[in-house]
This record gives sequence, C-alpha cells and structure tokens, in this order.
Amino acid sequence: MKNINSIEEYDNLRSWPFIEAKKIIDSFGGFEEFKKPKKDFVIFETGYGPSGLPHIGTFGEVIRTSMIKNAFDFLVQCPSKIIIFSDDMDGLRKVPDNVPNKSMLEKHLGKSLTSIPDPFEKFKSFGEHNNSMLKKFLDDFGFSYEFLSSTDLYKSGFFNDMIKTILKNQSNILSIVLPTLREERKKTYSPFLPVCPNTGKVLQVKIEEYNLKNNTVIYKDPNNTKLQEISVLDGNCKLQWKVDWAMRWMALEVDYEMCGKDLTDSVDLGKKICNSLGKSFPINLIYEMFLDENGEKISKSRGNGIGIEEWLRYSSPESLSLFMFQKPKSAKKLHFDVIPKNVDDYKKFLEQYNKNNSLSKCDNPVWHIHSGNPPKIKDYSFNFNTLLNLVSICNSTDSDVIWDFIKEYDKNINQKNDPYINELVKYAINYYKDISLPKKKYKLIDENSMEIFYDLKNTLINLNKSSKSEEIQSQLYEIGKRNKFENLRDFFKLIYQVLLGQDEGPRLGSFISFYGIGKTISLIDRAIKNEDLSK
RNA sequence: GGGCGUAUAGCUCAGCUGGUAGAGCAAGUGACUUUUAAUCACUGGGUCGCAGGUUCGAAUCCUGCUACGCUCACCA
Repeated sequence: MKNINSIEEYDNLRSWPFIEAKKIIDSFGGFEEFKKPKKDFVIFETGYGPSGLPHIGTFGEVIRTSMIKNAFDFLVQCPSKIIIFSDDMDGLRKVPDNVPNKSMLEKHLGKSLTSIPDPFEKFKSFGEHNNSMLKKFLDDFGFSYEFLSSTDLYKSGFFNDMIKTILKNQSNILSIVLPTLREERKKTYSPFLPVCPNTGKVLQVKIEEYNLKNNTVIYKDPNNTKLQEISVLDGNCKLQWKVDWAMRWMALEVDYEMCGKDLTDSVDLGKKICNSLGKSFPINLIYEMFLDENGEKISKSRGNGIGIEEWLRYSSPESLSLFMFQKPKSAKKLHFDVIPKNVDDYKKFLEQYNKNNSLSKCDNPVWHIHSGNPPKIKDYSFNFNTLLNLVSICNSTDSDVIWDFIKEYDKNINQKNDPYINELVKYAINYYKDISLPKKKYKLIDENSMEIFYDLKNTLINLNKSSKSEEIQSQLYEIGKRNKFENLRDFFKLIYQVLLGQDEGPRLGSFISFYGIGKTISLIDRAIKNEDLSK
C-alpha cells in the first residue's frame, strides 16, 4: 500500500521528520527511484554514554529519532530499525553521586563498565545494570528498538574487520585527529586504548608500535614500564571514542544518527575518518541543548531545569512529546512554565487534526507524536492553566470535588467517559500538592473574628443537608451582613485566609456544596481550635 | 579562536514553500448592581536587531554587520 501517490504530495510534506527522512531517501536514489540499501534495511542509531541513568535528553533523542523513522516508513517501502547503542565498554572515569557502594566503585575506576561489579548488586556488572535501566526506561515508553552492547560487539569479534582497517590506516587517521588536539594530548594520543590484561583498566597510553602483521600494538605498561604487546581484536583494545564512533558507523552501516550540538566537532571528525577510508557515514542532525528558565544548559549534576519524571508527574506524556517535536534545532527552555502551553497546544493540534482531511495532516505534530495514528479526545473548553488554578483554589486533592466544579463549568464531560481529562485532573492535583500547597499561609482566627466562625458553623449545622449552592451562598451573605462587614469582600477574604490559606477562592456556596457541609463544619472546628490546617 | 542558535507587542513566543503583522499571559475599559473568578464583551499602530541585495512585493530568500546565548578546543 502506498501512502504517497505523487511526487507533489511528497514534496509538500514539510515537517522536520519528513525533511530528515527525505535526506535518507535522497541518499538512496530519491523518492521516485528509491532503492533499498544493500543490507536491505535502513539503520537509525542513537548512542548512550556510560555516565549513568537515562534522562530527559535520552528521551528526546529516542523520540525524535523514532519520529524520523516513522516518517521514513510512511514514505517508502523499506524495512528500518533503530539501534540503541550502549558504550558499556568505556572506562569508568568517576564515581557517580547517585549510587551505593561508592568505595567499591572507587577501586574499579578506569575499568570497563561491564567488568565492574554492580553497586546495586542486582546484575553481573555495573554496565549491565545501566543497560537494563536504559532498556526499562525505553520499554516503559513503548519505543521499539534493537539494543546493542559495545562490549558484546567488541568481544564477539564483530568489530574485528573494521578495527583491522583502522589499524592499517592509523597514520592516516592520526593526521586527521591530531590537529584537533592540544599539544599535551598529541604526545600520547592513539586511536587504540589497550585494555590492561592485569588490571582490566582501559589504558590511555602512548602506543610505541603498531604491528599490522599480527594485528597488535605495543605499549609501555604504566605499572612497570615494561613493553607489552596486545591484540587489537576481540575486545583486547577499545578504540578512542571519536574513532570508535566512526568505526561503529562503518561496521554497522548506520544511515542516520542525531546528536546534541556539543558533539558537533566529533561528528565532523568521524565523517572525515569515514571519508579517508572511502566509507560512507550517516546523515546527521544536530539538535540544540535544553536550557533551564535562566537560559542555562540543563545538566543532571546541577539539577536545574525539569526532569522527565517531574514532567510526567505534572502532565501528560503527549505534552512532553509535543515539546520534543517542536524545533529540535532551537535551544528550548525546559522548565515547569512551558508545560501548560504544551498541554493546550497538544489539544489544539489534535482538534485540528481530527477536523482536517488533507495530506497536510501528516505535518501536524500529533501525527508524529502518535506515529500516524492520533486518537480522538472529547473537546473540553478550559485550558490547563485554568485547571491548575481551579485545583489550587478549591484547595482539594480530592478529584471528585474537582470534577464537581468541572461539571458545573462544562456539562458535556465527566469523570468516567473522559479518561484523558481525568488524567489532567490528576496532574493538576499533583502540581497542587507539590507546588501550591507548601506556599499556603493559613490565618489563625483572632478574638474579634472568632464569633464569625461560630456563626458560620452554626448556620451550616442548621442548614438542610440537601441545600443547594445558591441557598448556602445567600446564607453566607447574611452572615457577612450581620457581622457588620462594610465590604462583603473582606468577609469572604477572611474565610479564604482561614480555611483555605489563600486570599481568593471559589464561590463559597458552590465550594461548600461540593466539598460537603459536614466536611466544611469539621474544617471550621479545626480552625476554631487553631489547629494547623496545612497538615 | 572554530561551530551553532536566537533577535517580532510589557512578558513568553507563533508566523510553513515571500503577498496587507498573530496567539497566550499581563494590562485597561465595560457588564453581572450579592464578595469572588475557572465569567462574558471590547481594547494590541510593534522601525518584525542594523544595513544592503533579489523581487511588482520580504518578518519570511541572499550577503554583511551588531548584540546576546549555547557549545567545542580534557574525557566521553
């Protein structure tokens, strides 16, 4: 089945995943004369360093790559897959902050991650632990991918042929890499990092001799300065990472890989290496970094910006996907304030998608977010900011109470039939619990106003339990009047400050009606006793 | 020093392949005469960073410049 019927339709697709997919297609003859690559499928790669756990950047890279793959699959008939490559053979450079058994790890610094015990004591090695965390992370989001371990491919000999080629051309490669290095590093630089047979450490040492006949290199053992000869094959040597990257492209025949702009120069270098060996290299997209609200780069160690688990606590995965979809080449501020806009934009795009029937639907962000199959959600007429506001104002973590207010506002939706909106309510409640609640300042009742609250309490007790919000409301006005408030506004403000810990609030009649007269009375009781209502 | 990105209303930003400047928030005015706002209606003349160029026509394409920011030049 063909999704695209003419070159015009093809040319009209403008969104960036299509633009990127077209670059791949062009490299294989273009849309009309497309020919599958010799290996019979197209490979997208994303790589992960050893430094630790998956984070929001990881998510961004995988979802963006998936969007391109999806666009590619839509345009041409050609199998494709995403490879997640773990650099688990890299040496551990420093002990991460967020792990147990730090002193144990300390002893293994410099060794490959896959030959260091798991500090969590669940897997055979630290590397395997990290790999499994990565896989779980990706699985939780439902990404499809093929996982590859650097260690496995080195040790199994999969890389051997390409490593031999690198060895043959090592002087050529040196001439490409050396000019990019500082004087100090130039002296010892080699594409080959021997794995010390005695200590297991990945050694960054000067290579004294390259032996092409035996596929070995000779170096001085840093411990005893004796010359040591070691094979470059079967995982006895690792390649220095930039060369490693290029080697991997060639060995796996990677067609597409994106990366953050901090790797710009490395990509360039990798391409040059491939070129010098007469090999092709992947099409590359360089995306911008994420910034915090002050415009500074987000880094896990600094803990600025917002983490993926935070986003998902306060909002939907779809809104995060939308964020990731927008403008990968622009630096984007990633902090809480951008969430509501993405939630509302998602809804807007989805509505647009479900109305419009033209091919340009495929350029709609939701098409990419949902791999070509966006769902339908019930229209709702408030925005997410409003919902956040509502929960905060209602001072309730009870979604039933929130829903009572929502239903009053929009009768067409309800808790059972609109699960998407119900999710939004949960997110809003989380936000309220974490952000708004701690900021509340409950006012204690002073002697002058104590009467008012007794009056309020007694009035509520005498009310019929089935009283409607309007009746309650008019009773409230009466209380205000008989307690001689010149401006009733101050009366309500006092109640909000004491009972809700804020200056403003919902229409009290409605609030008491939904919240429950009985519950309101017990709330007043606690306030009268000067209990801390924030707990 | 190399690379990249951004410069559009007070703020945050949209403006796709060039054709009379938009949204959200903030602000203002009015309405609901019983507070409140998750209310409703109305209100946006901003040299689209600067200077050239292409064009009948440019925020939109090209060149140069300026400012700000990010990134690399250890390791990965």
